[in-house]
Amino acid sequence: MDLSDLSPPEQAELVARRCQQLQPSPQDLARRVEEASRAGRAFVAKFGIDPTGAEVHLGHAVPMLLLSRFQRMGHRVVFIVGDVTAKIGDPSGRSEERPALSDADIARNLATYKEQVAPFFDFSQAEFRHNGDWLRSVTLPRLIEITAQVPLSMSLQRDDFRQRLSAGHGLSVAELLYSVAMAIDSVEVRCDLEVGGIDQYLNMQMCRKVMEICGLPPELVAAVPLLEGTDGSGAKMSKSKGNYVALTAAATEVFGKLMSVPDRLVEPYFKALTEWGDEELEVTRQRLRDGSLHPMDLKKILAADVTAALRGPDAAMKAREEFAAHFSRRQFASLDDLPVVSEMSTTLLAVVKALGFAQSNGDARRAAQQKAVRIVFEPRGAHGQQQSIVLPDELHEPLGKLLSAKFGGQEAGYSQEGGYFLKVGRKLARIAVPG
RNA sequence: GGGUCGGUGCCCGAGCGGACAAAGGGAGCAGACUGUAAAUCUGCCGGCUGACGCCUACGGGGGUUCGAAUCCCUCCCGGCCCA
Repeated sequence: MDLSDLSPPEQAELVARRCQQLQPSPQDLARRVEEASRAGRAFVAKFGIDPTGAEVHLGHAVPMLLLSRFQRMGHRVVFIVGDVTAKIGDPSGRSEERPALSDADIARNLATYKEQVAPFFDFSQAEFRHNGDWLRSVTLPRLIEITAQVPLSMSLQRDDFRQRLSAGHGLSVAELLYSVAMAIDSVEVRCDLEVGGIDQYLNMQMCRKVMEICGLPPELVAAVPLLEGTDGSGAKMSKSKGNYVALTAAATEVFGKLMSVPDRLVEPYFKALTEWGDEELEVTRQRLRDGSLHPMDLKKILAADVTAALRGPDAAMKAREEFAAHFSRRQFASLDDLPVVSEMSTTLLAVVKALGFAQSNGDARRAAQQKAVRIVFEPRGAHGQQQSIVLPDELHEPLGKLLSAKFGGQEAGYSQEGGYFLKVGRKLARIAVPG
């Protein structure tokens, strides 16, 4: 969506709506945009990311989306990969020092980054830079010159640092320099505005300070809210919690994970990850209230929207269909990646254990007692399916015998047209019947 | 070093000679409901056994007793207090 025809105040408002903090104020943003255009220079928006992990996820995409809006407003955007800052490791919110990354790690992570973020971001019109390009040549005298004017209290006031010190955990000088290094990036690119997660807020304050020290107008800070993880635990999306959606994830996974998000996160996700504006969201809220829109349907729109952004519309449509097949129509035939069983002569008990669907015999028996063990038959072509609950006693029957008993009657009864599935709770396997 | 309190099933935590595979809660699993959401209700939740029942378990080892998670001895490990 082209946003270049928006006036500076309109731009500022659009940006402010997506931010948790827009510092100093939206008015300042509008003014600064105007000044830049009056002076005939580009307005520079910056976003930095350290290649500390191999995978980039949707949480990282939030600031990038905002950055892409700046791009579409016609500004110059600079995407900075922190190959040098990654060596320190961002101490924000950390309770301990991090293990240092090797050059090889950084190089490997770096290699994949551009590719991963490409769907969310148009590099053909953006600058993609490595901060090592200039940080490697910063001299010690220069660093001293800058840091001499940075009050230590600025760092020591930070809660995360204070807690580490009082808890007796390590805090290195390098970590204190992290934000300074990042600030030098801002100086280098003559940053007008920096986009980042709210967790970067304090680091970005340092950027402002150092820019001032260097005789530049301090950058504006646009801090976006952190995206909550898909698990609804309240924690932010992160690799370590496993509640994330990788930007490289398969379409079905992206779709599925978004569908599993708690309802209350749907609106924040729309705000963070899509181009939906306040008007659309307001209408949606209204329709949810009066019941004309089902929350699940809204979530499907979200999932499709995001999947399409990452994997393209075709893949998104396919993912939507697969989701519907699996969970809504409960049609199993189209599912890939199911474990397959073909041992017709082993007992169902053994099969269930071998699949890992039960830990022990008792576990399997319990599941059967709770009507969790079922054999499902789907006639070819037709919709709908027949389910037969396997009783505890029947666990000792061979699988083949059960199939014919339940679905065929006659000897080769189970080889009729269609597919058989074994379901234990939510776990599912395909039964490959002999031709 | 002295004193003291404690170590129980995935986690928290009761039990303090038999009725203990061990209360209760959490997590987990399943069923109902359903939208791979949330909430709710119900059941399960050491292993083996189609059922009787058996085995393994309350920090380790030893003992007392018909019988111990519960009592005694000893060792190991943690908390707190004193030096």
